[in-house]
Amino acid sequence: MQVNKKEEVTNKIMVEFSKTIEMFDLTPLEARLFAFLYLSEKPLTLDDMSDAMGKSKTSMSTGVRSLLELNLVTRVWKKGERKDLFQANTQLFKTFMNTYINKWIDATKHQNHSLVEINKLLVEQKRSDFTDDLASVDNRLNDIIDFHTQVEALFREMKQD
Amino acid sequence: MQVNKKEEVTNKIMVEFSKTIEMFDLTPLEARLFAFLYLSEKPLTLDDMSDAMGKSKTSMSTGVRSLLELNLVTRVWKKGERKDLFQANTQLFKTFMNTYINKWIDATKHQNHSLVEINKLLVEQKRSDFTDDLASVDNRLNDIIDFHTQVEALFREMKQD
DNA sequence: TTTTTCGTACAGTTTATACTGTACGAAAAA
DNA sequence: TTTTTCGTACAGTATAAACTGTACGAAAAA
Repeated sequence: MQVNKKEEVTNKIMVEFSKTIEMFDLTPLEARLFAFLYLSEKPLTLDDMSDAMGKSKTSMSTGVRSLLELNLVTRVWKKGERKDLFQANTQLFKTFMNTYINKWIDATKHQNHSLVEINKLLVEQKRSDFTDDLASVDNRLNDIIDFHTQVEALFREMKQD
Repeated sequence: MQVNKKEEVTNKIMVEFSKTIEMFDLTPLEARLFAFLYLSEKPLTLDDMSDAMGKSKTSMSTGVRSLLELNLVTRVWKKGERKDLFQANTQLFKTFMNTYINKWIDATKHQNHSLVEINKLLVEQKRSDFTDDLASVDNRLNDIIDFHTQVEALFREMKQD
């Protein structure tokens, strides 16, 4: 009866915690998996996870791999244990936020670069083509570039704190 | 030939701009639709959009409705025009960021509330149940609550600037 | 060595999401 | 009034994502 209480409460926490994790662009499975690993303090095997979450071992394998790539989970070695063991990173704020902020910075920087390239072509085009249409598109494009610059700057600020 | 050039360049911008917009949790259709509306400075009808984007009018209708709810698009009235006209909000940074940040604050606040409720139950449970299991879950839960509080605080800070 | 057990590649299936076309009420036009 | 045209509800279809089960190479156990 005690164990059931623990499972029950763990489940409730998982449901809520997963919702937040999904906002960091993890899939539902990845989110639940991380929440579960985080709440189980001990390192777990793929079979442990599969049993506890009622999903296939294949799903656990792919899910854990994603979490490893995001540095949210670590593979752990234990003497005499043949199966792979995985453990959730405990520094929630630092790891989730770092990954997330970097993702934004990378993306906006990259998109901005592409937009600046397009702008070069557009400016070139305007020289030989005396239509007002192109000028209006160019105005909008510059605003879009500004927008990207501002977003990137904002996320860079967040990194400081 | 000039019009084609404009379309060509508009298309390129749309592709890049859409990627960024999708990061604000808009669907691909919503993102492309907004980008298109933004680049066309004139208010457009559902039929205009449908033709230009090669998607059904129904899609345009639902897409525009989402954008309206997010305050990214405004319905515009024009004398003698029977069809509904829609126009993109031009204050990109302000509108996108406001909506996004508020979404995070709302979500984290709400989830934190749920977690605190669970914690109350858990503390109560610990009183009658002298297992160490529950204590360990409680520790984790408190860390998760801290995490939510920190995320909420960070997004609140962003709001200032 | 052979046998067992691990993790995962891959193909197929289920489930969710995006999208379309028809139909219909509301309102303008005839 | 009747007719046309608007926007959208709704049901059905296509496309994408999540998930499963079998199969197999690698490595430990026998």
